[in-house]
Amino acid sequence: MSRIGTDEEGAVAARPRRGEKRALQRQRILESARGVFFRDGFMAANLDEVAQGAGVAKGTLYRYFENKAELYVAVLSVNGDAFERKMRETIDPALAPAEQVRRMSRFYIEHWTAHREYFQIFWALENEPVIGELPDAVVAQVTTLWEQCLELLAGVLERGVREGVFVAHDCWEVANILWTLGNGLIQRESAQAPRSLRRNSLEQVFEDAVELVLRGLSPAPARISAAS
Amino acid sequence: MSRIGTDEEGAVAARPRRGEKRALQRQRILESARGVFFRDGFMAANLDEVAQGAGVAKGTLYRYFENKAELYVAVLSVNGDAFERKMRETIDPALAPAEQVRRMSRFYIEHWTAHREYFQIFWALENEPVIGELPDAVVAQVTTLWEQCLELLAGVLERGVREGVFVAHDCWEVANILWTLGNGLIQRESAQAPRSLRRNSLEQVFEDAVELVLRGLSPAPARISAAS
Amino acid sequence: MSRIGTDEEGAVAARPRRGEKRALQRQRILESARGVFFRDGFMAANLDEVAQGAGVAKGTLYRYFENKAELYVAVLSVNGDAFERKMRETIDPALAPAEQVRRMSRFYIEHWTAHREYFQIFWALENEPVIGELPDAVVAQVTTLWEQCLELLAGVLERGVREGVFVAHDCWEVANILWTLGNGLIQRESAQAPRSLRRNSLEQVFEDAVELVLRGLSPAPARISAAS
Amino acid sequence: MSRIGTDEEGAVAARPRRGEKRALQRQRILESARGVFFRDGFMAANLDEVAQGAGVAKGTLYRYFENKAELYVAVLSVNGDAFERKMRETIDPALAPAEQVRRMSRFYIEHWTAHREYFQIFWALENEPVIGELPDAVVAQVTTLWEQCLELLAGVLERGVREGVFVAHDCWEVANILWTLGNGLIQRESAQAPRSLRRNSLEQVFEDAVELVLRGLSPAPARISAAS
DNA sequence: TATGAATGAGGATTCATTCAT
DNA sequence: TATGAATGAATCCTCATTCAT
Repeated sequence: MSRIGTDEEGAVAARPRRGEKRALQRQRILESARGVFFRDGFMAANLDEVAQGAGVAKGTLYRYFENKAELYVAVLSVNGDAFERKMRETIDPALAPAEQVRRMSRFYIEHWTAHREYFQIFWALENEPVIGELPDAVVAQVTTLWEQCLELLAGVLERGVREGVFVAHDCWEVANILWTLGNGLIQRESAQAPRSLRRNSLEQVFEDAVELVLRGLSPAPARISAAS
Repeated sequence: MSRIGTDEEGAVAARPRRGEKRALQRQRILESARGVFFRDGFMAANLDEVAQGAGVAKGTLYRYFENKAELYVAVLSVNGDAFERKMRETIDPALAPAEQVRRMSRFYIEHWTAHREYFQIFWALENEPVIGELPDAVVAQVTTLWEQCLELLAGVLERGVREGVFVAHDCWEVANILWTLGNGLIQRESAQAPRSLRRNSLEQVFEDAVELVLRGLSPAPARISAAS
Repeated sequence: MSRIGTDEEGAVAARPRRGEKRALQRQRILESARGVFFRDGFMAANLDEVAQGAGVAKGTLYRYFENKAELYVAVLSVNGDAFERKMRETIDPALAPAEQVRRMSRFYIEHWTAHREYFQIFWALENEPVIGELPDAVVAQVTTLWEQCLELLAGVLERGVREGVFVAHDCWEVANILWTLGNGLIQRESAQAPRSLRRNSLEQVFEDAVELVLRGLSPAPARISAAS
Repeated sequence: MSRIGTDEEGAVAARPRRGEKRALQRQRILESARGVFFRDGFMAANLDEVAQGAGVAKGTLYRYFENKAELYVAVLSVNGDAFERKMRETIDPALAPAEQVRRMSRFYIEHWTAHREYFQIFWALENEPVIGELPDAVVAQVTTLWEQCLELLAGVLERGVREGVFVAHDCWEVANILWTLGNGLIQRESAQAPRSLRRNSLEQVFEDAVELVLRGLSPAPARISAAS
């Protein structure tokens, strides 16, 4: 504030503008909330703790988010868009469809490893009864994200069918099956289910599952399994 | 209970024994609790409502169960045990392993259709992040049920491998995959996810998914698909 | 409790029955609430204080009343019925209508003097915007009470008109006017309006007001004023 | 404000003076505040809404008024002063006292019809038990307004007594009675009391009430009623 | 044994007011 | 002077659990 003369482009980092500051604080709150929500669950999460963790007063939370549910939703929403974009980039048109599917599944796992908490968004719809009615906008958003991902996967499968490397199937349905599979495995991992239920590593199970399905899709799986 | 030495078979019809009366009430409480717990989740469930539904006073609950968590565990136990037993009965040793898998999956769907609420038990663990930490006893209970079911399925698969109708696999893992798949599909249906995400009927998708995996397991799936 | 043998009719006072105890506690809460509500107003009233004043825990309040508004309403409702009955008893058919009106007005004042707080019920409807929507049942109850009182007064006036001691008027309307007058004066007194606005005693003003109106109703008021 | 020495008369049209601008903003705030205060009452009124309605930031309110109470006082002052002034103008010295009273009552009704909200000021004191303690300054303000209006009415009545068209009375008291009557009727109308309690129109009741009282004041009312 | 009244800690939310920019 | 972000005290209400009867 005192070094007014330097307040030029170069000084942006030194003195953030109004909007930036607000965005930063919002970020701080979201981060704190993420930690608390993902540790304690929606219902048991305590906004006092969220505020404390973010270094703001309790009332401040309500300047950024209408209420607990909105905050939760905001936490879930972060990065949803980024995810879909990145997954799309994963698909290299030069690769064989089966390989594309493998890539997507690997990306899914890796992304989850790096951003575990964010994935709860995919289960938001399933958990709606617990969170309470989600705002329509959120339902729409999550649904859209999910659809986009399924569409992406279905597209790959369709290409495989067209090229004759997969036997004919309802590709949207198969995409759903694969997606459900991946989601289910990750959700279980995410929830830290007892180890006795997760004897193999997530990566291992996921890969095997994909191979199993790919083999089921293959016109002459015997050869594939011979190759592997 | 100790005082009445004559309280034997003969008196059953006329006046139920002490123990029976007590067992009956316990049953009533469990039934009421099941409805409430499965509708609202563990944390949001309200014992007032449970008591009312069972037609007893709130204090009475505590004569049958230590506390809320114990009651939840008991609910899960009852349903889980029954489920596992029935599923076990589903397996006709005379059938081919692939058919056994189909039977189990069909039973799973049917049972869910008839007793939707019961199934929340399978998601109790996955939902933990949302509903909050579950009591240890609950986790143990649910884990055991899962293990039993997985073991059952894995057993069938292993027999298939031994008999050469399935290619070699980590059967426990494959059981997990199948189970995850079924669970995930049902959970989504259960949560009334937007219809745009559920274009085909649950039964259809489930059956196709199982066939897909079976085909992946088959040494020469082409023939299977030819046969079907 | 120890003197069980004496627990007969005569001992009722010594050991109140279940219901009596409950009623007693309800009474205690209502009394405490009345004090707080009438001192601080509905909005500023603090339920903590009400609980403390009643010697019960905060949560206990909610076992007797749904919420703050219900409690307020209950406070207002007490004795409404008793009031109407007593006012009816005031009317001695042997008296002249003018005297009956005077008696009623005197009763109104006296009753208010003795049970000041209870009278807020007559203003509950006017204050609805502040209290928030009153339950329908309460609106109905207050309306009924008011109607009964007006009907009573209108009846007296009608008799006066029939007997020729009052000039013809819409008696219900005149009853309303008298009632509004009395209510307004008492409300102002009740609210402890600044003394500079209440130079004469309530009794004085009330009596003069009634005489003024009676004179207005009289076919030959000059004589009345001569008599007085 | 100090820098602009040329800020004189000449610049008025082109650019309002500093002071005018400030006065204008004050006005805007007062208007917004009036709406909110009169709709929700002092305690429930929300300064956020006031600021928004005035198109200023919340903090700005505090540059014009010390605090919520001061703002409320200011609102009451503005309206009260205007009302009292207009009512004073209503009194045409050439008219007979009875007619003056009728004019005032008519003005009262009309003014209420046109500016319903303004009138809450007259009930501020009576509502105190419900809305909670009012700041001293507010009480003083409202009291003064009442006194002025009563004084006005009492003056008219006194002239009537002096001129012999009204029988001797404590004129201040009679003014109070009339005022209470009018206020009470309007308050009930204002609060939308159930229609069963308001069978005749406000105007009708009000007029009849005034005539009733005037007849009561008249030395030989019989003649008046004969004339009407 | 059954009851249900009582408890009281706990948590979400509101809003007048302050103050750095 | 105007802003609006931040504050944090205040308060209503919930509900698992206890315990006297």
